[in-house]
Formats: sequence, structure tokens, C-alpha cells
Amino acid sequence: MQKPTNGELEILRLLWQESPATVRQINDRINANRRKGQKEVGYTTTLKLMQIMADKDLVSRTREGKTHLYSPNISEAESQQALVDRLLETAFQGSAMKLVMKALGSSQSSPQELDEIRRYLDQLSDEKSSDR
Amino acid sequence: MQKPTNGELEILRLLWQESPATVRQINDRINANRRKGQKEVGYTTTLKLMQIMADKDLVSRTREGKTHLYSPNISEAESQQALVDRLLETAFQGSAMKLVMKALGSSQSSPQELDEIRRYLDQLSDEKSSDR
DNA sequence: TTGTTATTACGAAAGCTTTCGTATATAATT
DNA sequence: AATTATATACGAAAGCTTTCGTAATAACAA
Repeated sequence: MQKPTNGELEILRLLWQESPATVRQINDRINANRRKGQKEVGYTTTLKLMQIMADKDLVSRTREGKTHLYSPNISEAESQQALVDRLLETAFQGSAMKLVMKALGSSQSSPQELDEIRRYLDQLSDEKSSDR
Repeated sequence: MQKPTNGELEILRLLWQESPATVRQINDRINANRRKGQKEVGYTTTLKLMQIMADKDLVSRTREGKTHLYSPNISEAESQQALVDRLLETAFQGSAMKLVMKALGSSQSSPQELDEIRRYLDQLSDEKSSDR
């Protein structure tokens, strides 16, 4: 499985939200998300991109009457993991800690979320002390 | 300040480790990091890239005898923050928590690091409860 | 049937990043 | 001074992603 480009990632995100979907649906949603002043993406542009993604096996498609229905071939979780791993390697010298701090610092997480992270940390610590 | 490309980011990383540096030094280190079988990057390739970066104001340079000395114009912290923010937006719908969990899950952090993150979480919680 | 509309297929242009060859300048060496 | 080595400047090619025009196809309506 290969690394999706930016354009491909945008389409994958939409497919993760709702799939299967037609090219028309995806293209409409892409343009709905465009902020004012930004040029619209042509239908055939989206079509071509999705055809290429099918070639690369990033998505699969089935004929449904006149149109094609597309579904993602990689899960969101899988892809998030790959993105995080790459960011860790390229920008944080593999230090998850530094990345975590930057992520927490920038966004306002709720106390509940912080608690959940604590629980996860505890779980990790437990695994470490018992895995031998 | 604009978003660095992949190649530019590689050079910035090296400059963050040690600057100022010459094109020769950077190019040598780029090739030293190349894993076996991977084609070497030509000197003029690196030169051109660094010239472009100077045009874009990603780096600044001063003449030093025959050569140029390059320094980064953005800090590592600043750039890491930008990368994390972008990843948060594009791949995690803004949920720092999900990103944090993925980051922690993939890499083996030491118990010390996990503790440090706990302290940081506590600090964040304190700020929340006292900032009104 | 005939015309209209929506879809796919596909080649090629446009745009951006990376790579490289060549010319030119500058310093060091013999 | 002549040669050699190393640097910069720069245009252009190579490679990849994105965009678009056009043609072929299928469904639908008049």
C-alpha cells in the first residue's frame, strides 16, 4: 500500500465519513468544503483522481447501473497511524513525547480527554512492567 | 512563511541540528543518511534547493570567503507546531486525543517519558481549573 | 427514433518539486 | 602563471500530481 497524495487523502477522508460514494457525490462535497474565493474542482478532475486511486488500489469500485460506487481500501485508523509514524520520523526524531506535547499544547482538550489519556498512559506502563 | 516541501524539510532538519552550515556539509550529511542502494543526491541538487529556500526566506545566508553559510529562518519548535496542527486538521478532525494515542501506541516510549507526559497533563489540568 | 443528460475513459496540458549539466568565478597548488 | 579543485548561478530536463478538454457510452425523455 502506498502513500496517498494530498488530493487522494482528501478523497479518502470523505470516503471514511461515508462510503460507498459516487464520483458526483465526492466532487460535490469537495466543492462544498471549498472556502469562498477558492476555485471549484471540476468533475472530471475528481473522476480522474479516483480512477488513479483505483489503479493504485487505494479504493475499490463496483459498477452500479450507470455509475461506479467507490469504497476505501485502507482504514482511517491504519492511515492515521502511517501519517503519525511518518511525522514522528521526519520531524520529531522518533520522539513520541515531543509530538504528544505539541499536540496537547495546541488544542484545548477537555478534562475528560486528558483523563482518558492518563488511563491510556497507565495501561502502557502496566504492559511494560509485565511483558517479560 | 510558507510550507516547506519534503526536500526542504530534510535540509531544515539538518540545519536545526547544526547551523550555520555550508551546502557541502549539508549535502554530505544528506548522503550519509541515505540507506544503501539509495541513489546519492548530487551536490548541485542540494545547492539549488538551498538557493530556492533562500529565495523563499526559509533560510538566510551570509558569504564567508568562498562559500555561503546557511541558517534556518524558522525554529524547529515553530515548524513542528505547524506540522502537528496541519495533521490534526486534515487527518484527525482536530482531535488531539486521537493523535496522541496513535503517537504513543506506535513508539516505545520509556517510563521516564511517560512520566513526563503525566506531569505535563497535570500541568494542563491545573491551568484549566485555575484560569477563571 | 431522436435528442438530451450524466457518466466513464483517456490523453495531454499545467504546475510544482527535484535533479542535473554546464558555465562562470574564486581560491589554492604547483 | 598555469593548473587544479571547489563554489555559485542558472536553465532545463525529469518526475510527480492535479486539472481539463474531448470523445465514447449508457440511460432517459420527448
